[in-house]
Amino acid sequence: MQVKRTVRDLRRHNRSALLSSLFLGEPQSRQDLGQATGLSQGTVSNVVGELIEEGLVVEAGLVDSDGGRPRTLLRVNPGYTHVIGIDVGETGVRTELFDLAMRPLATVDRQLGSPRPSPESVVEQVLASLHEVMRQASVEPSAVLGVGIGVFGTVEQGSEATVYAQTIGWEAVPLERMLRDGTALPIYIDNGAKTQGQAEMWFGAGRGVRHAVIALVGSGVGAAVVTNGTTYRGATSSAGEWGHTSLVYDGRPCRCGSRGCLEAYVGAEGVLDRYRQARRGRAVPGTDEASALAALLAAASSNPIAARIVDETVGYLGAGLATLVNLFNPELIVLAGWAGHALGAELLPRIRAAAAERALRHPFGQTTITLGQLGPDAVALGAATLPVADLLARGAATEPAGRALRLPAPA
Amino acid sequence: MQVKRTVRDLRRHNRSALLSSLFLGEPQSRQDLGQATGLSQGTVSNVVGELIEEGLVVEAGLVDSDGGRPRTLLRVNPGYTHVIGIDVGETGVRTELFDLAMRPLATVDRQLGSPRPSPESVVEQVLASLHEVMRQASVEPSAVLGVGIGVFGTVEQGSEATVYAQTIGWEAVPLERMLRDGTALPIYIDNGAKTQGQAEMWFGAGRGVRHAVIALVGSGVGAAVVTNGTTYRGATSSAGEWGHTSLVYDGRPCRCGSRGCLEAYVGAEGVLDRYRQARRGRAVPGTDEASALAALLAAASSNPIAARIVDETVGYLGAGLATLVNLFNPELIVLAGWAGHALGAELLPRIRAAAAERALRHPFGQTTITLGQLGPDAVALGAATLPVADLLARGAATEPAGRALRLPAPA
DNA sequence: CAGGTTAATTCGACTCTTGAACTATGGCTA
DNA sequence: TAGCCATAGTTCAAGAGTCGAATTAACCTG
Repeated sequence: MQVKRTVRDLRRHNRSALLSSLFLGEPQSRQDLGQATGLSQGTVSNVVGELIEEGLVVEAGLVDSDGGRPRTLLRVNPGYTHVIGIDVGETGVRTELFDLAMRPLATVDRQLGSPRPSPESVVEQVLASLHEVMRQASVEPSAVLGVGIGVFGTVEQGSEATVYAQTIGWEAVPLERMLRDGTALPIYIDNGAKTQGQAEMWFGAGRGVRHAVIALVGSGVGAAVVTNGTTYRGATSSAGEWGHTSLVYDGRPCRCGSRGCLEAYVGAEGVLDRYRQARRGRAVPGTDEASALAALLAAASSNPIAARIVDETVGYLGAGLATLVNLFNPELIVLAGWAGHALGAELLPRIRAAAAERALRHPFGQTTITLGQLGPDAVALGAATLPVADLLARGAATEPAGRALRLPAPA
Repeated sequence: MQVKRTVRDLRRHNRSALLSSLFLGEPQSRQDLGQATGLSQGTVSNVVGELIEEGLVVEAGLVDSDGGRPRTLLRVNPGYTHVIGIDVGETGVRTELFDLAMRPLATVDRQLGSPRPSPESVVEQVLASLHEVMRQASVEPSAVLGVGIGVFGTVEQGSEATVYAQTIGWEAVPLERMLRDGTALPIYIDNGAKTQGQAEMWFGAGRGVRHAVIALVGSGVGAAVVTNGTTYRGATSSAGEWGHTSLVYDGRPCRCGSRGCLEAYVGAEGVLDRYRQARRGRAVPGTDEASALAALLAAASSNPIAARIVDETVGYLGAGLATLVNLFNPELIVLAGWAGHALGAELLPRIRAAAAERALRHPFGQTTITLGQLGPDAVALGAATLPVADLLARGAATEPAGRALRLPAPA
């Protein structure tokens, strides 16, 4: 339990505040920074000087102020270091390398052979992609701050991250340890839904919001809960498993083994399955889930069966969102994920109405429900924010984790 | 946004750490405190000296250490100040006055005439109880740190707490302002479920746990979510409305206006209502809800209808708990509230099993489900912790909230 | 009573923020 | 073009706080 605080923590904290303001906001002058953080001008100058010295921050143009010395704008140095974000899905691995301005410099996509990939195959693909992406962008490992990985399943954050994915048979896979054997880069692993949520919070619909839930609807259903600006993890960081909350007691069986889960009703697979049943088993048009869902939505205007399925889906999804409103009381719910976008594009007003019917009036009134802005490829981007978030939280402390060693001068 | 930190915050924080350790733990020596907080002995001595000087902390006996100077134990001075906790229920107001060791010194119960009490009547009863309880215990207002109030409905914490209770027609009642007109004591208002949860966390089943959910089942159903040791509030502090999550899509109507809410199935009223329906309208034995519920549970061993109702209740409650497990991933779920105790006394193992069936395996394995230890009268106790929690968080800063004013010395 | 052991206090060294004085850099005006 | 004003950024002494080592306090044992 880290409770004590010493003068050094002060500095770290204030560095962190300044750096975060610069990273997450527009370029700012030292004055602005003082305003934003409450620090005195002197301190801002002092700390900023340090940060510039270290190369983390650079000056970025002047802006003249009517009749006085122009203010110099500051921003984070995009080239100071790089980060790599990896999206490990059940079918493939996407790896992207970013500079510190989070501009992508290189991308690598790799397939995983089997639909139930083994940990070893994932590790192999991840390590290979790592090298490839650095080669593509001509970035040395020493110029990489760290690697963030968003992975399916739940990730337990202990001394080393461990992955559980009940549905594909991963039980306590020590992914972090396995990767560390193959690379010296710092590794951060988190659940893919959480990293995608992180991306929406930093760069998408959630900018500037402190309490939000990113509701992800794809083939399955998940959520990322953000409270007070940070991802809610719970005791062992598996919090936010929205997809498997009971929505219809004793309803449709779910792949998790339970019945009546939200996912079985509003996940794309569940929706299409219900459609299929309503058509008495006749196949649903479309070659893959995405096109099938699009076809269903298109058919709803003319075909009463499709219309009923869509209506029901709206109701179920609204009820699921109402649960989020009641339990988490967010300012903002972001509907994302590919199926979420497909459904929300046309139906968002109706989904909102359905949620309003079932949520408590007061908290619902405080909540905005909106569509995500980033698309599903944001998993890698969000994963890449993990090392950055750590950098910001540490205030980019120069000294390593341990204590600086000072030898006495020789006599 | 309070971001900057100055040397003073340091001191406040460390005072807070020491004081909290003393308040929440056993009496400790200065050495122990150093260990617990990580502070150096010198600093501990220094701060403790200050706290003793101010009368907040007293020495409490010696404990000899084989062959050395005995350690002096320290504890919070129970008589330093007092706190008042008030439970405002829909039928009555219970007021208790505690010393700083949280021993009750006086209690006052008052009825509210109507089942839909007006804000004015509540204010009147609260103010009257305040005076009476202080008179009973012969405690001056100046010796009272503050008043904590746990109230039905949801409480929005703005600059002044506002109460919303849809079911009894309270819409944005400015309870704090109304009370401030009648007393100069500092007032803290929170939802009753949250204060009861706070009591379980500090003095009951939740001691030492950082991530817990206190699930309250009475006539209605609510929850208090604790993460990282503090109550989860969400954006406008109405988070944790567990009772109105959809459990049975399009199920029984609920008094909140929606359908299929958990409360309509496992709240005492809902359970008895289901029992009544199963008996085709024949009245349920028992004079009030509590005895009726007890009768139902007793009948379950012989009467198949009662048995079915109980079975179903176990299933519904299990599903509700599973939702908590999946979404919040707590270490501990505390089942409390009078109906929760009644149900849990016999049925806890079966409730656990029902939750296990519906929760995700991994997070469920990390969660303990247990019964509350405090009983429903803990609302007032929990409310009384509100001013104490504030005191601890502020590190019992002597200076008032604002900035200490320093006048220049006269010339 | 001397020596050992553990607890608590004292004090110099170091770090950090503040606030005020000071310097830098530009526009404006006579 | 020189002087004045306005705004941005830097420097530095004062104040506050923690650490660590040395010192003092309190007790036990032989």
